[in-house]
Amino acid sequence: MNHHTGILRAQLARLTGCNLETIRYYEKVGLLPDPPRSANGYRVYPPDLVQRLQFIMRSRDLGFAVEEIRSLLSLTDAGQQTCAEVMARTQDHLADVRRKMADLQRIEVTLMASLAQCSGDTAPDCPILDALNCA
Amino acid sequence: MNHHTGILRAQLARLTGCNLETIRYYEKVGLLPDPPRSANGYRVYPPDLVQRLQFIMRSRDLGFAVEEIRSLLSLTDAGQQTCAEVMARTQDHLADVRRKMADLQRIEVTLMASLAQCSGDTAPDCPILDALNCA
DNA sequence: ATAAGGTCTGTAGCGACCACAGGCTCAAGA
DNA sequence: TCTTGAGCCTGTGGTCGCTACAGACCTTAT
Repeated sequence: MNHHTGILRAQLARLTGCNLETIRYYEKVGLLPDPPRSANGYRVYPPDLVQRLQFIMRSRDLGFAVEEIRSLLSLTDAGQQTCAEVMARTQDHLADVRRKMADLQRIEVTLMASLAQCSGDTAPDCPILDALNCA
Repeated sequence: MNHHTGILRAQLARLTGCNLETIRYYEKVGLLPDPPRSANGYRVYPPDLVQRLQFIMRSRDLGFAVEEIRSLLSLTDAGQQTCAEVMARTQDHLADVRRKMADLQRIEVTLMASLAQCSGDTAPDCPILDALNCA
């Protein structure tokens, strides 16, 4: 129905790669506005909402949290956004990503060190467990 | 109370750096057994449970999930563990850590590329938002 | 006697979804 | 025309790994 005004939810999901229920979730938390409804109550998504969800999905792929995405969206919605604001949020997020990478790298080093000590045979005595027990 | 048999929960928390409530959570999900109780119903942790929680905390620091920790513990509990089994689980976990690092690195590169394009001034037109909109 | 602090229990909240139950509506086939 | 199956609606509950709180109980010190 109403093909001229937009698409239904399942089509939107297919088009964007977003899970069907997640669309409803984004609506609930306010990333997506309540879409118009057709006569039978079905959600009908016009092209600008398709694009908005694509924006959300790309931000999500870059690891932005919902609150961060919300603030990016508010900058675009305002139309008055400055490049400096967006840059600041992106830099914050980049710093966060780097913190997580550093944490993982520390873990990686420790795991590799444990594995290096390990005989890997059927001995009942394992240096990894020893390390966890006695570190 | 019962100083000769063990310590109370708050002391265990202080000793291990584990949150007070998290101890109860580990008990609920079975990483820690139900500890003995003193006459008034307080949990009393003997030294072996202190050590078990320290094992859990160190595994957690290394990013092992609760299920993974459970399986490591079961290997130590069995007493029949082989080094090879522990090694296999550790390698699985290491692979997982590396996958996450690769994801983050991909994100880092993209964010840096976006930032490089950014003027950072007060212009209303931002290449980062453009990229999110049109990628 | 009372006040302060520790412990107990059950339960609800976080973030970011995902999935299901139970009830509509709709289009197409027999 | 009737039925069947698919798609849509809503509300709610589950996930993971905690964390926090309410309200009751117990212990210790003043």
